[in-house]
Amino acid sequence: MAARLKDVAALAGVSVRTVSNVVSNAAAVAPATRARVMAAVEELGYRPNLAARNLRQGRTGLIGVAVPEIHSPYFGALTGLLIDAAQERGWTVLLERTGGRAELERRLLDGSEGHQVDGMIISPWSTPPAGLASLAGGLPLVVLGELDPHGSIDHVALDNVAAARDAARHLVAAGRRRVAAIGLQSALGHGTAELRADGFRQGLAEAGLAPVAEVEVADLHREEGTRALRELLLLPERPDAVFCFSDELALGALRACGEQGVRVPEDLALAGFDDIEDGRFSTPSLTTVSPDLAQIAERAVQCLSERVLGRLAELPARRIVVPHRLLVRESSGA
Amino acid sequence: MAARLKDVAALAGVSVRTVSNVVSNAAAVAPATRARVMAAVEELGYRPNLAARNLRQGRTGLIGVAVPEIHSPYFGALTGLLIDAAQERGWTVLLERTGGRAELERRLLDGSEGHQVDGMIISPWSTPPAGLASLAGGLPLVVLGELDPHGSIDHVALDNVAAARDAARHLVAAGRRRVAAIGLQSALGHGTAELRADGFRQGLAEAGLAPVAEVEVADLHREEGTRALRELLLLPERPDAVFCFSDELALGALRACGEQGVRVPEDLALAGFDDIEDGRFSTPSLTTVSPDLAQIAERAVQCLSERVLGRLAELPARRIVVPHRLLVRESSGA
DNA sequence: CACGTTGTTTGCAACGTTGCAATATGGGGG
DNA sequence: CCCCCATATTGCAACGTTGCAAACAACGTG
Repeated sequence: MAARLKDVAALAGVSVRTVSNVVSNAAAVAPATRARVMAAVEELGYRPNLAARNLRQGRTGLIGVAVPEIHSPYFGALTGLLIDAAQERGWTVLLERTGGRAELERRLLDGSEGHQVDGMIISPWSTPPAGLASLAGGLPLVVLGELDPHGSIDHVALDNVAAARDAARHLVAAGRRRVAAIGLQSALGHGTAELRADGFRQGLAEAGLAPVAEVEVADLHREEGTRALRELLLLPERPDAVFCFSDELALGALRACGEQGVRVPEDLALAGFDDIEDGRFSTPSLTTVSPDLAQIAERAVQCLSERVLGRLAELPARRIVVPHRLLVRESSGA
Repeated sequence: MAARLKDVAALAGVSVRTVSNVVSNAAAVAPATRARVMAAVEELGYRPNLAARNLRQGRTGLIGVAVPEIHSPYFGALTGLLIDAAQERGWTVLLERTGGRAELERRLLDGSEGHQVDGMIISPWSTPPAGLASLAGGLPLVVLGELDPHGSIDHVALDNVAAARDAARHLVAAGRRRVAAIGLQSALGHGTAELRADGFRQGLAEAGLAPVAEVEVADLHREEGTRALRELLLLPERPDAVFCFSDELALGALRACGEQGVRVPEDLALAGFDDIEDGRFSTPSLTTVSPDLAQIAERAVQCLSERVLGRLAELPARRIVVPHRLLVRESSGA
């Protein structure tokens, strides 16, 4: 059915090996021969069989990208950029959704689940960074989203502590004194939420303040933001500012404010984290910490690419910090 | 490095072929032998080499899903569900973003771009349905999102005409008389927008009304919604209701209303299309047409699966219509 | 004119798996 | 007790490609 090297070779009157040299640019081929082969390729509509190529070369050209979910604005944007960055380097991305389940994260890494990939970019949720390296067992791996100070794997992330501190400083500078946070996840016992909480407290402490409340959440989606804000409004002393660890939480909180007649930013200042598109179009628009997602994607793919191609084989783990910016918009009373 | 059938066979003291039979359940194997082989598999951590398997079987186990973009709420949700549905049937999804570019859609279909896949689910943007079949050239294909009445390919979609008619009827029933639409795309000359415009006009015509305005857009995102609504507010006779062909357009429009002091739904009723999550949490929450995305994904994968496995080979193209519901929420003055 | 050199082209084997067909094993019926 | 059949296991070849090393041609040099 589909044309093979053999068919092209027969038509062009050369050996199979020469056709292979032409299509994969492996060795020097005389211009006249090349032209003849290309014509035959064109005529037969030849496409290399990747399964065979992969089998022979021991590489699949696929890299796995494992994220907790792809339908959320944040991960949707991130995976889109990862796909772009990978394509630019000739890789194809195989997207895996972990749903935050530790079991699935494990199975993806140890290879018992999913297709064969040459390497993996993972945004872990349930698995502590320390455990990832051993699980991967030789599979090149790049971890996104949290910085493990002592890890032995490549990491790409922003400085969560500094970013949260910036947000807290901003709320204080805007004259707020009763500041709360939404988004802690002590059940996980590690990871991004911890870091943001630390930074948040530091930012307040610099002004001699302490959080008036810190609300735990089950996930970072809107529902939880709505629920958490309602909870905050029941406090004897209502906060006048809330820092949410994600924009989705903040948008959920904004919804709760609307329901309860709390004016934003007059009665309550809101800040989020992630700079998702919805936050630019909400009313009021959302103050947020904006990570440089494009750079995260770019660096992650580059780093993984080098590992897979074996160049970095012996180098120690890299810890790549990408910049972030605080975008002050209407929700914090610009 | 990685264990192969040969290694497992040596350890278990059986032939390579028997190990293959065990791991792929191809033929009957005596319980005792099976146990011995499984033990060896376990000990060596054997994983089948998919490249080899694919080469031998001529199938990759991959299905391509090509959508214009994955970071938008609508396509993000859809692709997530497609991945689920595929996984359930043992397929792995390879996600491709076309960006709505006809050239890329073409290259994906004719196989010159991307990895090898056994079949493809495509949500076309620039390529008219009629052209898809010839491009695919034998590659099993399922088209999402628009119904081509005369096509020769499998389609899965909702009834766009009926859905838009429902929305228009609802606005009229809510007492609105000056109804406009946002979201036409006459540049494409075909497709979803046309169908929704038809249904919209039908719904108004039933009440003896005609659209007071129909605004063209370049895409279905928020910016365009904002721009389009500003445009509508400049009309001598302002509309009292607007039907947007996507929720993102509607949310952009909502933002414009906030900026201009237009109260929703008091001054202006808004309805959208897609039922994205943001619309549930906006203030006011968004009235919308909710397609049964889970069913779209389920049916699409099922249909493609049958084509790939050759069962439907000779059957004519199927046209699958999935149900939708109109969700009336705050933005249309429930 | 013989010889080394460079540049092109080729044949063979192997990557790890499974389809096919043939061979071993065990059990029941004649 | 022998033969046949069903069940279990095996060997061989092939899927389409590329690494390797050898063969070949053309050319300039001593």
